[in-house]
Amino acid sequence: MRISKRLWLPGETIPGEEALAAEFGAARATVNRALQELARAGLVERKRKSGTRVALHPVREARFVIPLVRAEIEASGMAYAYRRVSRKEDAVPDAVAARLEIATGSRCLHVTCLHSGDGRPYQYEDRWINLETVPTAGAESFETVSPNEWLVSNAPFSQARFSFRATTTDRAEAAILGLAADSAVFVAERVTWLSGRSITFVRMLHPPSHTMVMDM
Amino acid sequence: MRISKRLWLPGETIPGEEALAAEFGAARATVNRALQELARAGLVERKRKSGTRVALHPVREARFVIPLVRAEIEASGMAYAYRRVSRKEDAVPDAVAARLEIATGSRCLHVTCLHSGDGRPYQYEDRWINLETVPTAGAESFETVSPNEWLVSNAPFSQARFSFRATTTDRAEAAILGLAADSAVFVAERVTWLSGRSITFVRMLHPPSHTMVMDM
DNA sequence: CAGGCTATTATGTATAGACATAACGAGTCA
DNA sequence: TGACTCGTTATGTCTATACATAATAGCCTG
Repeated sequence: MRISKRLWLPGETIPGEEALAAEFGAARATVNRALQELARAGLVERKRKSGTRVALHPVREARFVIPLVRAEIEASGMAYAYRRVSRKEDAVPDAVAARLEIATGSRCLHVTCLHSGDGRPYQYEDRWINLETVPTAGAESFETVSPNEWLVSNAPFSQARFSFRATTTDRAEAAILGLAADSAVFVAERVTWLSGRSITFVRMLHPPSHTMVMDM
Repeated sequence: MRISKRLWLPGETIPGEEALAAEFGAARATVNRALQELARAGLVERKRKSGTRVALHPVREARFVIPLVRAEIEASGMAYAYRRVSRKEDAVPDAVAARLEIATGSRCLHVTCLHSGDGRPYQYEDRWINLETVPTAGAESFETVSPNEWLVSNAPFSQARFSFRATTTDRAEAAILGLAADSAVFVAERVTWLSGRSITFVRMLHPPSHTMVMDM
């Protein structure tokens, strides 16, 4: 429970559960749980029969929570403001259809909006909602409740794919975010699924001052 | 093990471990493990005495592994190439000293290098290594082995802080990455620690074509 | 009735024993 | 020699039981 970062060398096989249990005067099940925790944390690798060995390349994993924009803004002490920019039922363009894995031109709801902190644009949200999976979204105006919040309460998901990158704004997006055209923006995209059916695709733009932080 | 996304409503309290154990004909310990897994996945919240309830806002967590640049490039089928740009023992500037939480002007090793895939710049690495924590790094030239790889094998860490953002390149960085000045770049920064002592601070720049993907 | 103490209750964690499963290694047979 | 089989071994997972701990509910007293 508190070894393995001192004496054992990477790649080295450590004693079996039975031996460790005897050494610590604990039950094998307890040692098992402890070792499994170390395995989850990436410190050791376990294989049946071969035994447990200290990981060569500690493949550490970080966890990060799905952000709720409003909470993110309020957590940093700013006053949250929300403004819907547009809302329109529309046929999806090819690029979005590909992400949602639906036919081009399927019935979708397209909502764009702006989240601000202390009056300054914080995130521009450009979202497509698959009305075949979430038909009730069609009745929402999203004038005061952001799609982000509505969806976390109304459309649970089982899988998600995030992607992050840097890009330059086009003129329209720059105007909404209050930036000069061709500014560098941080783009986060997310597609969510519920048991194989796509729910929503969202593209979130942040001004260059924005930093996403993760601890582990 | 396969309930809770159908019948139980968010916020609702579900039967206790004892009852579930009886229902499934399993031991309480087994039900406990299952419920703890659900709690880790964020689907339910548990509190002593109060019982287990379905989470209001399923605070899902994504895991992402610490990337090894070489593996990342090779995994996408490209040929990996490494080039050291500079190496110099130097006093740390204020901004870096703050990140590493050491005194300004402490003895550090500053290494910059470029990772390429199929001949195209993939990541520019600008790294400071704390020689007080990792003195053996001072003997490394990093001409053929990247600091990234050397450190994962030689300096395990217990904590890390990542940050990601978009910015525009300065002239020197743009030149190394083969971009026009003022291009938008994706910046990932990372500080790692071992039991309260900072190990290294690295700033990684990616050209705008780069996308970081995470699944959950 | 308020404040504090205690009993109850559900989860947290441990033990010991049993069987399942995967993987390696040795021995067997064509 | 090579492929196959089978036994050994270490981990994976479960059962059953016991005790620890935290939090609530209710009682008891001043």
